[in-house]
Amino acid sequence: MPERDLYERIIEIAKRRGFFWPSFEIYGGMSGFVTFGDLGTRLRRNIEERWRDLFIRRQGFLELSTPIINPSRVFEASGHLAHFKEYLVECSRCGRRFRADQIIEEETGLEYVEGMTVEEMVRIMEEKGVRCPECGGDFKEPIEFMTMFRTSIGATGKETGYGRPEAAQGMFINFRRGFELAREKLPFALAQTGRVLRNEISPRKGVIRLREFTIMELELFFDPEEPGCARFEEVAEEPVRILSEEMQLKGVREPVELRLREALEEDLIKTVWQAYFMGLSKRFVAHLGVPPERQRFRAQLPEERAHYSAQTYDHEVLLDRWGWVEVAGHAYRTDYDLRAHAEASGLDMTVLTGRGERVLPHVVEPSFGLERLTYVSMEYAYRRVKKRTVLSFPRDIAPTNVTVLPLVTRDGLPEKAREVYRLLLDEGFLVDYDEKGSIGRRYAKADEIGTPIAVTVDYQTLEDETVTLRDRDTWRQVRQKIEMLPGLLRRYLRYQLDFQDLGEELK
RNA sequence: GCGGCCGUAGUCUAGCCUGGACCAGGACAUCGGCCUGCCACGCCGACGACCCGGGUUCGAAUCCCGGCGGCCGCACCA
Repeated sequence: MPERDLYERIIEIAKRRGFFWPSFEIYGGMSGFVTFGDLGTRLRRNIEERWRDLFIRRQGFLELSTPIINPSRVFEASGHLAHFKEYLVECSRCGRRFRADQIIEEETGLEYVEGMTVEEMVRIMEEKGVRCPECGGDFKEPIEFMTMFRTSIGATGKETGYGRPEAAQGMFINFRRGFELAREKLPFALAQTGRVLRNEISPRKGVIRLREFTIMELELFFDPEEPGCARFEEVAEEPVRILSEEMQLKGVREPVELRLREALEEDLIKTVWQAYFMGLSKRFVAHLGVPPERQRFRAQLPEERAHYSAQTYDHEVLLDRWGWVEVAGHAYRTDYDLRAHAEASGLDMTVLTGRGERVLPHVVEPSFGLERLTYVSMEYAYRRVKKRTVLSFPRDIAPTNVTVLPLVTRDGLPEKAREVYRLLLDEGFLVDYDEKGSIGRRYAKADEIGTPIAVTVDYQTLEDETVTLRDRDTWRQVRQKIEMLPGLLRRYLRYQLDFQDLGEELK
Protein backbone atom coordinates (compact mmCIF):
# COMPACT_ATOMS: atom_id res chain seq x y z
CA MET A 1 0.00 0.00 0.00
CA PRO A 2 1.40 3.42 -0.89
CA GLU A 3 2.33 5.63 2.02
CA ARG A 4 -0.52 7.96 2.86
CA ASP A 5 0.44 11.58 2.63
CA LEU A 6 -0.10 14.20 5.28
CA TYR A 7 -3.25 15.52 3.66
CA GLU A 8 -4.88 12.12 3.77
CA ARG A 9 -3.94 11.65 7.40
CA ILE A 10 -5.31 15.04 8.35
CA ILE A 11 -8.53 14.43 6.44
CA GLU A 12 -8.89 11.08 8.16
CA ILE A 13 -8.55 12.62 11.63
CA ALA A 14 -10.75 15.52 10.62
CA LYS A 15 -13.58 13.17 9.68
CA ARG A 16 -13.09 10.69 12.48
CA ARG A 17 -12.79 13.17 15.31
CA GLY A 18 -15.19 15.70 13.90
CA PHE A 19 -13.09 18.67 12.81
CA PHE A 20 -14.69 18.88 9.38
CA TRP A 21 -16.15 16.79 6.57
CA PRO A 22 -17.69 17.28 3.12
CA SER A 23 -21.07 19.00 3.13
CA PHE A 24 -24.33 17.50 1.88
CA GLU A 25 -22.99 13.95 2.23
CA ILE A 26 -26.43 12.36 2.54
CA TYR A 27 -27.38 13.80 -0.84
CA GLY A 28 -24.20 12.70 -2.54
CA GLY A 29 -22.08 15.69 -1.66
CA MET A 30 -21.24 18.93 -3.42
CA SER A 31 -17.68 19.98 -3.90
CA GLY A 32 -16.54 23.33 -2.67
CA PHE A 33 -18.51 23.17 0.55
CA VAL A 34 -17.34 21.90 3.89
CA THR A 35 -19.05 21.40 7.23
CA PHE A 36 -17.22 21.98 10.47
CA GLY A 37 -17.90 19.76 13.47
CA ASP A 38 -17.54 20.59 17.12
CA LEU A 39 -13.75 20.53 17.31
CA GLY A 40 -13.31 22.23 13.96
CA THR A 41 -15.72 24.97 14.89
CA ARG A 42 -13.77 25.65 18.06
CA LEU A 43 -10.41 25.53 16.32
CA ARG A 44 -11.65 27.93 13.65
CA ARG A 45 -13.12 30.27 16.22
CA ASN A 46 -9.89 30.29 18.20
CA ILE A 47 -7.87 31.15 15.10
CA GLU A 48 -10.32 33.86 14.17
CA GLU A 49 -10.09 35.21 17.70
CA ARG A 50 -6.30 35.33 17.46
CA TRP A 51 -6.60 37.25 14.20
CA ARG A 52 -9.12 39.65 15.71
CA ASP A 53 -6.85 40.22 18.68
CA LEU A 54 -3.77 40.93 16.57
CA PHE A 55 -5.27 42.78 13.60
CA ILE A 56 -8.14 44.67 15.22
CA ARG A 57 -7.99 44.91 18.98
CA ARG A 58 -4.29 45.61 19.35
CA GLN A 59 -4.36 48.06 16.46
CA GLY A 60 -7.34 50.04 17.67
CA PHE A 61 -9.17 49.41 14.39
CA LEU A 62 -12.92 49.23 13.93
CA GLU A 63 -14.84 46.05 13.27
CA LEU A 64 -17.85 45.87 10.98
CA SER A 65 -20.31 43.19 10.01
CA THR A 66 -21.99 43.88 6.69
CA PRO A 67 -24.43 41.90 4.52
CA ILE A 68 -23.39 38.90 2.47
CA ILE A 69 -26.03 39.59 -0.19
CA ASN A 70 -25.44 42.89 -1.94
CA PRO A 71 -27.52 44.61 -4.60
CA SER A 72 -25.92 44.52 -8.03
CA ARG A 73 -25.12 48.25 -7.92
CA VAL A 74 -22.35 47.51 -5.43
CA PHE A 75 -20.52 45.17 -7.76
CA GLU A 76 -21.24 47.25 -10.81
CA ALA A 77 -19.49 50.11 -9.05
CA SER A 78 -16.64 48.02 -7.69
CA GLY A 79 -15.85 46.57 -11.09
CA HIS A 80 -16.48 42.98 -10.02
CA LEU A 81 -19.35 42.50 -12.44
CA ALA A 82 -17.32 43.61 -15.41
CA HIS A 83 -14.18 41.77 -14.38
CA PHE A 84 -15.86 38.70 -13.24
CA LYS A 85 -17.75 37.91 -16.32
CA GLU A 86 -15.46 35.77 -18.41
CA TYR A 87 -16.06 34.07 -21.72
CA LEU A 88 -14.94 30.60 -22.58
CA VAL A 89 -14.61 29.21 -26.05
CA GLU A 90 -14.64 25.51 -26.72
CA CYS A 91 -12.94 23.86 -29.65
CA SER A 92 -15.50 21.98 -31.71
CA ARG A 93 -12.96 19.37 -32.68
CA CYS A 94 -10.94 18.50 -29.56
CA GLY A 95 -13.22 19.98 -26.90
CA ARG A 96 -10.49 21.97 -25.21
CA ARG A 97 -11.61 25.17 -23.54
CA PHE A 98 -9.89 28.49 -23.40
CA ARG A 99 -10.65 31.89 -22.04
CA ALA A 100 -11.89 33.85 -25.03
CA ASP A 101 -9.97 37.02 -24.21
CA GLN A 102 -6.72 35.18 -23.65
CA ILE A 103 -6.89 33.10 -26.78
CA ILE A 104 -7.65 36.19 -28.87
CA GLU A 105 -4.77 38.10 -27.34
CA GLU A 106 -2.40 35.20 -27.88
CA GLU A 107 -3.44 34.49 -31.44
CA THR A 108 -3.83 38.04 -32.72
CA GLY A 109 -1.46 40.09 -30.59
CA LEU A 110 -4.31 42.45 -29.71
CA GLU A 111 -4.50 43.87 -26.18
CA TYR A 112 -7.28 44.71 -23.74
CA VAL A 113 -9.66 42.17 -25.18
CA GLU A 114 -11.08 41.55 -21.73
CA GLY A 115 -13.44 44.50 -21.78
CA MET A 116 -14.97 43.63 -25.17
CA THR A 117 -18.48 42.41 -25.75
CA VAL A 118 -19.21 38.91 -27.01
CA GLU A 119 -20.14 40.27 -30.42
CA GLU A 120 -16.82 42.06 -30.76
CA MET A 121 -14.91 38.96 -29.74
CA VAL A 122 -16.82 36.78 -32.18
CA ARG A 123 -16.20 39.30 -34.94
CA ILE A 124 -12.46 39.43 -34.24
CA MET A 125 -12.21 35.66 -34.08
CA GLU A 126 -13.87 35.38 -37.47
CA GLU A 127 -11.87 38.19 -39.04
CA LYS A 128 -8.53 36.98 -37.77
CA GLY A 129 -9.35 33.34 -38.18
CA VAL A 130 -8.63 32.40 -34.57
CA ARG A 131 -8.47 28.64 -34.23
CA CYS A 132 -7.66 26.10 -31.57
CA PRO A 133 -3.90 26.29 -30.95
CA GLU A 134 -3.83 22.61 -30.03
CA CYS A 135 -5.60 21.00 -32.96
CA GLY A 136 -6.50 23.82 -35.35
CA GLY A 137 -10.25 23.23 -34.96
CA ASP A 138 -12.96 25.89 -35.07
CA PHE A 139 -14.32 27.41 -31.91
CA LYS A 140 -17.97 27.32 -30.93
CA GLU A 141 -19.85 30.39 -29.66
CA PRO A 142 -18.30 31.81 -26.49
CA ILE A 143 -19.92 30.64 -23.24
CA GLU A 144 -20.34 33.19 -20.47
CA PHE A 145 -19.45 32.30 -16.95
CA MET A 146 -19.80 34.35 -13.82
CA THR A 147 -18.14 33.28 -10.67
CA MET A 148 -20.23 35.43 -8.38
CA PHE A 149 -23.39 33.79 -7.05
CA ARG A 150 -26.42 35.59 -8.39
CA THR A 151 -29.77 35.76 -6.65
CA SER A 152 -32.86 37.94 -6.65
CA ILE A 153 -33.93 40.19 -3.84
CA GLY A 154 -37.57 40.63 -2.84
CA ALA A 155 -40.83 39.17 -4.04
CA THR A 156 -40.85 40.66 -7.51
CA GLY A 157 -37.44 39.29 -8.28
CA LYS A 158 -36.68 42.45 -10.19
CA GLU A 159 -33.74 43.38 -8.04
CA THR A 160 -30.66 41.31 -8.76
CA GLY A 161 -28.33 40.57 -5.89
CA TYR A 162 -24.96 38.88 -5.63
CA GLY A 163 -23.20 37.01 -2.90
CA ARG A 164 -20.14 39.02 -2.00
CA PRO A 165 -16.86 37.53 -3.25
CA GLU A 166 -14.96 39.59 -0.69
CA ALA A 167 -15.93 41.46 2.46
CA ALA A 168 -14.01 44.54 1.38
CA GLN A 169 -16.87 46.26 -0.41
CA GLY A 170 -18.76 46.37 2.89
CA MET A 171 -15.95 48.49 4.27
CA PHE A 172 -15.74 50.76 1.24
CA ILE A 173 -19.42 51.55 1.02
CA ASN A 174 -19.39 52.36 4.74
CA PHE A 175 -16.27 54.43 4.46
CA ARG A 176 -17.88 57.73 5.42
CA ARG A 177 -19.52 56.34 8.54
CA GLY A 178 -16.32 54.55 9.45
CA PHE A 179 -14.33 57.73 9.04
CA GLU A 180 -16.67 59.55 11.42
CA LEU A 181 -16.47 56.74 13.96
CA ALA A 182 -12.68 56.97 13.70
CA ARG A 183 -12.96 60.67 14.64
CA GLU A 184 -12.21 61.78 11.13
CA LYS A 185 -8.54 61.01 11.29
CA LEU A 186 -6.32 59.20 8.83
CA PRO A 187 -4.98 56.62 8.99
CA PHE A 188 -7.71 54.32 10.25
CA ALA A 189 -9.00 50.91 9.36
CA LEU A 190 -12.22 48.98 9.07
CA ALA A 191 -12.17 45.22 9.43
CA GLN A 192 -14.51 42.31 9.30
CA THR A 193 -14.63 38.57 9.28
CA GLY A 194 -17.43 36.72 7.56
CA ARG A 195 -18.60 34.43 4.84
CA VAL A 196 -17.95 35.14 1.19
CA LEU A 197 -19.11 33.25 -1.88
CA ARG A 198 -17.24 32.42 -5.05
CA ASN A 199 -18.83 30.13 -7.57
CA GLU A 200 -15.64 28.35 -8.56
CA ILE A 201 -15.79 26.38 -11.79
CA SER A 202 -14.33 23.22 -10.34
CA PRO A 203 -13.12 23.46 -6.78
CA ARG A 204 -10.58 20.88 -5.70
CA LYS A 205 -8.28 20.32 -2.81
CA GLY A 206 -11.01 19.92 -0.23
CA VAL A 207 -10.98 22.61 2.37
CA ILE A 208 -8.31 24.60 0.51
CA ARG A 209 -10.57 25.84 -2.24
CA LEU A 210 -14.18 26.44 -1.29
CA ARG A 211 -17.20 28.07 -2.84
CA GLU A 212 -18.22 29.45 0.52
CA PHE A 213 -15.60 30.39 3.03
CA THR A 214 -14.69 32.78 5.78
CA ILE A 215 -12.58 35.78 5.01
CA MET A 216 -10.79 37.93 7.58
CA GLU A 217 -10.21 41.26 5.96
CA LEU A 218 -9.02 44.71 6.86
CA GLU A 219 -9.00 47.95 4.88
CA LEU A 220 -6.47 50.49 6.03
CA PHE A 221 -7.18 54.00 4.74
CA PHE A 222 -4.29 56.42 4.57
CA ASP A 223 -3.37 59.79 3.16
CA PRO A 224 -1.27 59.10 0.05
CA GLU A 225 0.70 62.29 0.76
CA GLU A 226 1.51 61.06 4.26
CA PRO A 227 1.78 57.32 3.92
CA GLY A 228 3.70 56.71 7.15
CA CYS A 229 2.91 53.94 9.60
CA ALA A 230 3.71 54.88 13.19
CA ARG A 231 4.13 51.30 14.32
CA PHE A 232 6.27 50.09 11.45
CA GLU A 233 9.35 50.06 13.71
CA GLU A 234 7.80 47.19 15.64
CA VAL A 235 8.25 44.91 12.63
CA ALA A 236 11.02 46.70 10.72
CA GLU A 237 13.69 44.15 11.63
CA GLU A 238 11.46 41.14 11.00
CA PRO A 239 13.04 38.94 8.35
CA VAL A 240 10.70 37.87 5.55
CA ARG A 241 11.26 35.68 2.51
CA ILE A 242 10.27 37.62 -0.58
CA LEU A 243 9.82 36.63 -4.19
CA SER A 244 9.26 39.91 -5.99
CA GLU A 245 7.65 40.51 -9.33
CA GLU A 246 11.03 41.30 -10.87
CA MET A 247 12.64 38.16 -9.47
CA GLN A 248 9.91 35.99 -10.93
CA LEU A 249 10.21 37.65 -14.33
CA LYS A 250 13.91 36.80 -14.24
CA GLY A 251 13.02 33.21 -13.51
CA VAL A 252 14.25 33.29 -9.91
CA ARG A 253 12.51 30.61 -7.86
CA GLU A 254 14.10 30.97 -4.45
CA PRO A 255 12.95 33.93 -2.39
CA VAL A 256 15.43 36.31 -0.81
CA GLU A 257 15.37 36.84 2.90
CA LEU A 258 15.21 40.49 3.80
CA ARG A 259 14.22 42.53 6.77
CA LEU A 260 11.03 44.45 6.08
CA ARG A 261 12.99 47.69 6.38
CA GLU A 262 15.27 46.54 3.57
CA ALA A 263 12.37 45.35 1.43
CA LEU A 264 10.92 48.84 1.66
CA GLU A 265 14.23 50.55 0.97
CA GLU A 266 14.74 48.38 -2.08
CA ASP A 267 11.26 49.32 -3.22
CA LEU A 268 10.03 45.75 -3.30
CA ILE A 269 6.99 46.78 -1.28
CA LYS A 270 5.16 49.88 -2.40
CA THR A 271 3.80 51.19 0.89
CA VAL A 272 4.86 51.15 4.53
CA TRP A 273 1.47 50.01 5.72
CA GLN A 274 1.62 47.02 3.43
CA ALA A 275 5.02 46.13 4.86
CA TYR A 276 3.68 46.54 8.38
CA PHE A 277 0.81 44.15 7.78
CA MET A 278 3.14 41.67 6.10
CA GLY A 279 5.15 41.69 9.31
CA LEU A 280 2.05 41.05 11.41
CA SER A 281 0.96 38.42 8.94
CA LYS A 282 4.20 36.53 9.21
CA ARG A 283 4.04 36.57 13.00
CA PHE A 284 0.41 35.51 12.97
CA VAL A 285 1.06 32.55 10.69
CA ALA A 286 4.16 31.64 12.66
CA HIS A 287 2.03 31.64 15.78
CA LEU A 288 -0.29 29.14 14.12
CA GLY A 289 2.67 26.80 13.89
CA VAL A 290 4.28 27.51 10.53
CA PRO A 291 8.04 28.10 10.83
CA PRO A 292 9.48 31.08 8.91
CA GLU A 293 11.29 28.95 6.35
CA ARG A 294 7.96 27.43 5.34
CA GLN A 295 6.45 30.85 4.66
CA ARG A 296 7.08 33.29 1.85
CA PHE A 297 5.62 36.38 0.24
CA ARG A 298 5.23 36.08 -3.50
CA ALA A 299 4.26 39.09 -5.58
CA GLN A 300 1.41 38.45 -7.97
CA LEU A 301 2.34 39.11 -11.57
CA PRO A 302 0.30 41.77 -13.36
CA GLU A 303 -1.84 39.21 -15.17
CA GLU A 304 -2.66 37.47 -11.89
CA ARG A 305 -3.66 40.61 -10.07
CA ALA A 306 -7.20 41.70 -9.40
CA HIS A 307 -8.51 44.68 -11.31
CA TYR A 308 -8.18 46.91 -8.27
CA SER A 309 -4.66 46.00 -7.29
CA ALA A 310 -1.47 47.96 -7.90
CA GLN A 311 0.57 45.39 -6.03
CA THR A 312 -0.34 42.19 -4.24
CA TYR A 313 1.88 39.95 -2.18
CA ASP A 314 0.45 36.53 -1.56
CA HIS A 315 1.45 35.18 1.80
CA GLU A 316 2.13 31.53 1.05
CA VAL A 317 2.69 28.50 3.21
CA LEU A 318 4.35 25.27 2.12
CA LEU A 319 1.92 22.37 2.31
CA ASP A 320 2.88 18.74 2.04
CA ARG A 321 0.71 17.83 -0.92
CA TRP A 322 0.29 21.05 -2.86
CA GLY A 323 3.44 23.02 -2.32
CA TRP A 324 3.07 26.75 -1.84
CA VAL A 325 -0.49 27.71 -1.01
CA GLU A 326 -1.82 31.22 -0.47
CA VAL A 327 -3.25 31.86 2.98
CA ALA A 328 -3.38 35.65 2.76
CA GLY A 329 -3.20 38.37 0.18
CA HIS A 330 -1.68 41.77 0.86
CA ALA A 331 -3.05 44.15 -1.72
CA TYR A 332 -2.38 47.80 -2.39
CA ARG A 333 -5.78 48.86 -3.72
CA THR A 334 -4.83 52.53 -4.12
CA ASP A 335 -7.92 54.77 -4.25
CA TYR A 336 -9.54 52.46 -6.77
CA ASP A 337 -12.53 51.40 -4.70
CA LEU A 338 -13.36 54.71 -3.05
CA ARG A 339 -13.09 56.43 -6.40
CA ALA A 340 -15.35 53.85 -7.98
CA HIS A 341 -18.02 54.18 -5.28
CA ALA A 342 -17.75 57.97 -5.27
CA GLU A 343 -18.43 58.02 -8.98
CA ALA A 344 -21.24 55.50 -8.87
CA SER A 345 -23.01 56.97 -5.84
CA GLY A 346 -22.27 60.61 -6.55
CA LEU A 347 -21.03 61.05 -3.00
CA ASP A 348 -17.83 62.79 -2.11
CA MET A 349 -15.44 60.30 -0.58
CA THR A 350 -12.60 62.72 -0.08
CA VAL A 351 -11.61 63.70 3.44
CA LEU A 352 -9.95 66.73 4.97
CA THR A 353 -6.42 65.96 6.06
CA GLY A 354 -4.35 67.50 8.82
CA ARG A 355 -2.68 69.58 6.15
CA GLY A 356 -6.01 71.13 5.29
CA GLU A 357 -6.30 69.42 1.93
CA ARG A 358 -9.02 67.16 0.62
CA VAL A 359 -7.71 63.80 -0.51
CA LEU A 360 -9.13 60.50 -1.56
CA PRO A 361 -7.52 58.00 0.80
CA HIS A 362 -5.50 55.09 -0.47
CA VAL A 363 -6.08 51.58 0.80
CA VAL A 364 -3.92 48.69 1.86
CA GLU A 365 -5.68 45.39 2.47
CA PRO A 366 -4.52 42.24 4.21
CA SER A 367 -7.03 39.46 3.61
CA PHE A 368 -6.95 35.96 5.13
CA GLY A 369 -8.79 32.74 4.41
CA LEU A 370 -9.87 31.20 7.68
CA GLU A 371 -10.56 27.65 6.48
CA ARG A 372 -7.17 27.44 4.84
CA LEU A 373 -5.49 28.65 7.99
CA THR A 374 -7.45 26.08 9.95
CA TYR A 375 -6.20 23.30 7.71
CA VAL A 376 -2.67 24.71 7.81
CA SER A 377 -2.70 24.76 11.60
CA MET A 378 -3.70 21.09 11.60
CA GLU A 379 -1.04 20.06 9.12
CA TYR A 380 1.65 21.89 11.05
CA ALA A 381 0.41 20.56 14.37
CA TYR A 382 0.59 16.97 13.14
CA ARG A 383 3.20 14.71 14.70
CA ARG A 384 3.66 10.98 14.99
CA VAL A 385 5.01 9.86 18.34
CA LYS A 386 5.44 6.17 19.08
CA LYS A 387 2.80 5.18 16.53
CA ARG A 388 0.30 7.63 17.92
CA THR A 389 -0.90 10.86 16.42
CA VAL A 390 -0.51 14.13 18.25
CA LEU A 391 -1.85 17.45 17.09
CA SER A 392 0.48 19.87 18.82
CA PHE A 393 -1.64 22.97 18.42
CA PRO A 394 -0.44 26.19 19.96
CA ARG A 395 -2.20 26.04 23.29
CA ASP A 396 -4.26 29.17 22.74
CA ILE A 397 -5.88 27.80 19.58
CA ALA A 398 -6.34 24.17 20.64
CA PRO A 399 -10.04 23.29 20.47
CA THR A 400 -9.97 21.87 23.99
CA ASN A 401 -8.01 23.43 26.83
CA VAL A 402 -7.83 20.58 29.29
CA THR A 403 -9.15 17.07 29.88
CA VAL A 404 -9.92 15.63 33.31
CA LEU A 405 -9.25 11.94 33.91
CA PRO A 406 -9.79 9.71 36.94
CA LEU A 407 -6.89 7.26 37.12
CA VAL A 408 -9.29 4.35 37.62
CA THR A 409 -13.08 4.13 37.76
CA ARG A 410 -13.53 3.12 41.39
CA ASP A 411 -12.84 4.13 44.98
CA GLY A 412 -14.43 7.54 44.50
CA LEU A 413 -11.96 8.72 41.87
CA PRO A 414 -14.60 9.42 39.17
CA GLU A 415 -16.63 11.48 41.64
CA LYS A 416 -13.62 13.54 42.60
CA ALA A 417 -12.64 13.96 38.95
CA ARG A 418 -16.13 15.22 38.12
CA GLU A 419 -15.74 17.85 40.81
CA VAL A 420 -12.58 19.07 39.15
CA TYR A 421 -14.31 18.96 35.78
CA ARG A 422 -17.16 21.12 37.10
CA LEU A 423 -14.76 23.57 38.66
CA LEU A 424 -12.94 24.07 35.36
CA LEU A 425 -16.21 24.37 33.45
CA ASP A 426 -17.37 27.03 35.89
CA GLU A 427 -14.12 28.87 35.27
CA GLY A 428 -14.87 29.00 31.55
CA PHE A 429 -12.38 26.47 30.21
CA LEU A 430 -13.04 24.22 27.22
CA VAL A 431 -12.80 20.97 29.14
CA ASP A 432 -13.36 17.27 28.49
CA TYR A 433 -14.00 14.49 30.97
CA ASP A 434 -13.06 10.91 30.10
CA GLU A 435 -13.13 7.78 32.24
CA LYS A 436 -13.28 5.13 29.52
CA GLY A 437 -10.41 2.73 29.05
CA SER A 438 -6.88 2.80 30.36
CA ILE A 439 -5.21 6.00 31.40
CA GLY A 440 -2.64 5.72 28.61
CA ARG A 441 -5.32 5.33 26.05
CA ARG A 442 -7.12 8.40 27.30
CA TYR A 443 -3.92 10.43 27.16
CA ALA A 444 -3.48 9.25 23.59
CA LYS A 445 -6.99 10.27 22.61
CA ALA A 446 -6.56 13.69 24.14
CA ASP A 447 -3.27 14.08 22.29
CA GLU A 448 -4.93 13.29 19.00
CA ILE A 449 -7.21 16.30 19.26
CA GLY A 450 -4.42 18.45 20.63
CA THR A 451 -5.56 19.02 24.20
CA PRO A 452 -2.55 20.69 25.82
CA ILE A 453 -3.10 19.60 29.42
CA ALA A 454 -4.47 16.43 31.02
CA VAL A 455 -5.44 16.59 34.68
CA THR A 456 -5.36 13.20 36.39
CA VAL A 457 -7.16 12.50 39.64
CA ASP A 458 -5.44 9.69 41.56
CA TYR A 459 -5.46 8.23 45.08
CA GLN A 460 -3.28 11.01 46.41
CA THR A 461 -5.94 13.51 45.29
CA LEU A 462 -8.32 12.07 47.89
CA GLU A 463 -5.72 12.71 50.60
CA ASP A 464 -4.34 16.16 49.78
CA GLU A 465 -6.47 17.78 47.04
CA THR A 466 -3.66 17.69 44.49
CA VAL A 467 -3.81 16.39 40.92
CA THR A 468 -1.21 15.70 38.27
CA LEU A 469 -0.94 17.85 35.16
CA ARG A 470 0.49 16.21 32.07
CA ASP A 471 2.00 18.10 29.15
CA ARG A 472 0.82 16.89 25.74
CA ASP A 473 4.15 17.54 24.03
CA THR A 474 6.70 16.28 26.55
CA TRP A 475 4.64 13.90 28.70
CA ARG A 476 6.18 15.52 31.73
CA GLN A 477 4.01 15.72 34.79
CA VAL A 478 3.71 18.11 37.70
CA ARG A 479 1.55 17.99 40.81
CA GLN A 480 -0.57 20.92 41.92
CA LYS A 481 -3.41 21.85 44.28
CA ILE A 482 -6.83 21.76 42.64
CA GLU A 483 -7.71 25.25 43.83
CA MET A 484 -4.67 26.66 42.02
CA LEU A 485 -5.68 25.18 38.67
CA PRO A 486 -7.89 27.93 37.20
CA GLY A 487 -5.42 30.74 37.66
CA LEU A 488 -2.38 28.75 36.57
CA LEU A 489 -4.06 27.17 33.57
CA ARG A 490 -5.40 30.50 32.38
CA ARG A 491 -1.93 32.00 32.38
CA TYR A 492 -0.41 28.87 30.88
CA LEU A 493 -2.84 28.92 27.96
CA ARG A 494 -1.90 32.54 27.30
CA TYR A 495 1.78 31.62 27.19
CA GLN A 496 2.43 33.62 30.35
CA LEU A 497 3.78 30.54 32.11
CA ASP A 498 5.81 27.52 31.08
CA PHE A 499 4.84 24.01 31.96
CA GLN A 500 7.33 23.70 34.80
CA ASP A 501 5.70 26.73 36.44
CA LEU A 502 2.49 24.77 36.89
CA GLY A 503 3.63 22.72 39.86
CA GLU A 504 6.12 20.40 41.39
CA GLU A 505 7.71 18.07 38.88
CA LEU A 506 7.09 14.35 39.31
CA LYS A 507 9.63 11.50 39.02
C1' G B 1 -15.72 21.04 -18.51
C1' C B 2 -11.98 17.39 -20.73
C1' G B 3 -8.52 13.17 -19.68
C1' G B 4 -6.63 9.47 -15.98
C1' C B 5 -7.49 6.90 -11.39
C1' C B 6 -11.18 5.99 -7.67
C1' G B 7 -16.08 5.33 -4.45
C1' U B 8 -17.24 -1.26 0.72
C1' A B 9 -19.52 0.21 8.52
C1' G B 10 -17.61 6.28 12.28
C1' U B 11 -12.31 5.59 10.10
C1' C B 12 -8.77 2.69 7.23
C1' U B 13 -9.21 -1.33 4.25
C1' A B 14 -9.90 -7.08 2.03
C1' G B 15 -12.97 -8.87 -1.81
C1' C B 16 -13.92 -6.77 -7.90
C1' C B 17 -9.71 -8.59 -12.97
C1' U B 18 -11.61 -14.56 -13.36
C1' G B 19 -20.16 -13.11 -11.13
C1' G B 20 -22.39 -18.07 -7.13
C1' A B 21 -19.38 -21.06 -0.87
C1' C B 22 -19.93 -12.76 0.52
C1' C B 23 -27.40 -12.56 4.11
C1' A B 24 -19.46 -9.10 2.54
C1' G B 25 -13.82 -10.50 6.01
C1' G B 26 -10.22 -7.64 9.13
C1' A B 27 -8.17 -3.59 12.04
C1' C B 28 -9.11 0.74 14.72
C1' A B 29 -13.21 3.52 16.77
C1' U B 30 -18.12 3.27 19.38
C1' C B 31 -21.45 0.77 23.00
C1' G B 32 -22.21 -3.11 27.25
C1' G B 33 -19.38 -6.12 30.67
C1' C B 34 -14.92 -8.11 33.27
C1' C B 35 -10.13 -6.13 34.37
C1' U B 36 -7.41 -1.66 36.05
C1' G B 37 -2.30 2.21 40.20
C1' C B 38 0.31 6.92 34.52
C1' C B 39 1.11 6.55 28.35
C1' A B 40 -3.60 3.54 22.31
C1' C B 41 -3.20 -3.22 28.49
C1' G B 42 -5.93 -7.84 28.07
C1' C B 43 -10.47 -10.78 27.54
C1' C B 44 -15.88 -11.55 26.34
C1' G B 45 -20.05 -9.60 23.80
C1' A B 46 -22.82 -6.00 20.69
C1' C B 47 -23.80 -2.28 16.91
C1' G B 48 -22.39 -1.16 12.03
C1' A B 49 -21.09 -0.89 5.01
C1' C B 50 -21.13 -2.52 -0.99
C1' C B 51 -22.35 6.16 -3.57
C1' C B 52 -27.31 6.61 -6.45
C1' G B 53 -30.25 4.87 -10.63
C1' G B 54 -30.89 1.68 -14.72
C1' G B 55 -29.25 -2.70 -17.50
C1' U B 56 -27.06 -7.80 -18.52
C1' U B 57 -27.68 -12.54 -15.88
C1' C B 58 -30.97 -18.01 -12.95
C1' G B 59 -27.63 -14.98 -9.77
C1' A B 60 -24.08 -8.45 -9.34
C1' A B 61 -19.91 -5.47 -4.25
C1' U B 62 -17.93 -7.81 -8.77
C1' C B 63 -19.74 -6.91 -15.72
C1' C B 64 -22.14 -2.62 -18.82
C1' C B 65 -24.51 2.44 -19.14
C1' G B 66 -25.88 7.05 -16.85
C1' G B 67 -25.70 10.31 -12.64
C1' C B 68 -23.35 12.17 -8.19
C1' G B 69 -18.90 12.70 -5.51
C1' G B 70 -13.35 12.46 -4.58
C1' C B 71 -8.08 12.76 -6.03
C1' C B 72 -4.34 13.94 -9.96
C1' G B 73 -3.23 16.63 -14.70
C1' C B 74 -5.18 20.67 -18.25
C1' A B 75 -8.20 25.06 -17.88
C1' C B 76 -10.13 28.21 -13.92
C1' C B 77 -9.04 30.25 -8.89
C1' A B 78 -10.85 38.55 -8.87
